[in-house]
Amino acid sequence: MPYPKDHAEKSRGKILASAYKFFVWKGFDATSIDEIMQDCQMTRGAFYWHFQSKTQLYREAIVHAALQSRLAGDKPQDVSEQAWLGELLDAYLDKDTSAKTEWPCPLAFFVSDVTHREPDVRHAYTKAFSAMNAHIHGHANRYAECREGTVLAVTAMLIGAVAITRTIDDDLLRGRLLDACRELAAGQLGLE
Amino acid sequence: MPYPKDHAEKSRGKILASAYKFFVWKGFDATSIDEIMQDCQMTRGAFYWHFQSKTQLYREAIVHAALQSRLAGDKPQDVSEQAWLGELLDAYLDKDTSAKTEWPCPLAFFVSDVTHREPDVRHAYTKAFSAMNAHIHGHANRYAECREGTVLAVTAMLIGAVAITRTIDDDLLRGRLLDACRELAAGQLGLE
DNA sequence: GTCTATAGAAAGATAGAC
DNA sequence: GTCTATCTTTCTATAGAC
Repeated sequence: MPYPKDHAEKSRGKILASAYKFFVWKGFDATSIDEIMQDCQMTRGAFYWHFQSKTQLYREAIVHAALQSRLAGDKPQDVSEQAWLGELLDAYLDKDTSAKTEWPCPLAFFVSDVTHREPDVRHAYTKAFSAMNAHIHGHANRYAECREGTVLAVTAMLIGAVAITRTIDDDLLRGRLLDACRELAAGQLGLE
Repeated sequence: MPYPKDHAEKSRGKILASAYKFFVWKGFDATSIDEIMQDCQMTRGAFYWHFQSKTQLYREAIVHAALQSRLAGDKPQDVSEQAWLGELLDAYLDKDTSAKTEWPCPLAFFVSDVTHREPDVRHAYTKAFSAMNAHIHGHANRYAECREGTVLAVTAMLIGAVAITRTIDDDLLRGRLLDACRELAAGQLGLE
């Protein structure tokens, strides 16, 4: 047999990861299927064997990225709930790691991009947003009373902060913004 | 003379307003110069007499929209600072008015769209973001001590909330999100 | 599974008439 | 100032070979 049995799965993952990289870097519209496939050392023909359309790729990439979030993963046993949530918060608002991780948060990076996409893409975004809130709420509730509204407001601030950070061109302002949001978030989540 | 002397200025303003409407509705990339000009009952030729490029149009539209913000305007004399800021906050987070006003906030509507644009567009965005913070800070400082960081965090939350509201497809969740952000913002700005 | 070739549509920008 | 005509590029998606 010419192809190993996990070959298709590997190629698919490669396309997904490469596509996400380009979407983060250039945005959905400015990214062409050609450049994604060139990056994967394949051609357009292979793409349409794995995916039905560019939109489907986008939706799947968003879902996949949301699942890669450390927030969706397990807390190490030797770390307290508060310390863990604090660590995730710091990582989320760190302007160096946030953009350099392989799967940056799609909620922040694509927020006003997904607005204009097909309903199923927006639905995937909505699910991911709900999941982020549920995860934070789950952690926070293990050490203190925490209302859903508090989490929603904090999440909106975090997503807004990261999205704005990527957009503005003033590095000092970026730093002050992220610091301020970290402080308010920590306060609201009882991490001080 | 075939054209009244303010004709050029009127046409320009018409293009700007129409373009903004399309950018809000479909996003920058999905909006073509053709459809903007059709909406203005003119053709592409006229566009390139008024503007150098689609990017320049975008930048000017963002600057213009930021100046249209009620936050940039004057407070009515018969309203207290706190009441005024509270009113602006409510309007900003009202999901009906926020999208129906003629010049919705570019900071929220285009945040992850501007990320991938030319440096001068991002610079215009940065200026507008700073201006929004300065305006809020200015108001808040007239009735209480208010740190810059507090305003930055609140602004990020407001922008995030409006951007997310536009993107998610769950109307109940939208409502809870906006309510929660309104409450936290009011608390942070001393409006209770 | 992946390739090449191509159909088919659209958009940004320019040139020159009026 | 605005129009029409056109150049040029780019992109999604499909068809069929291997």
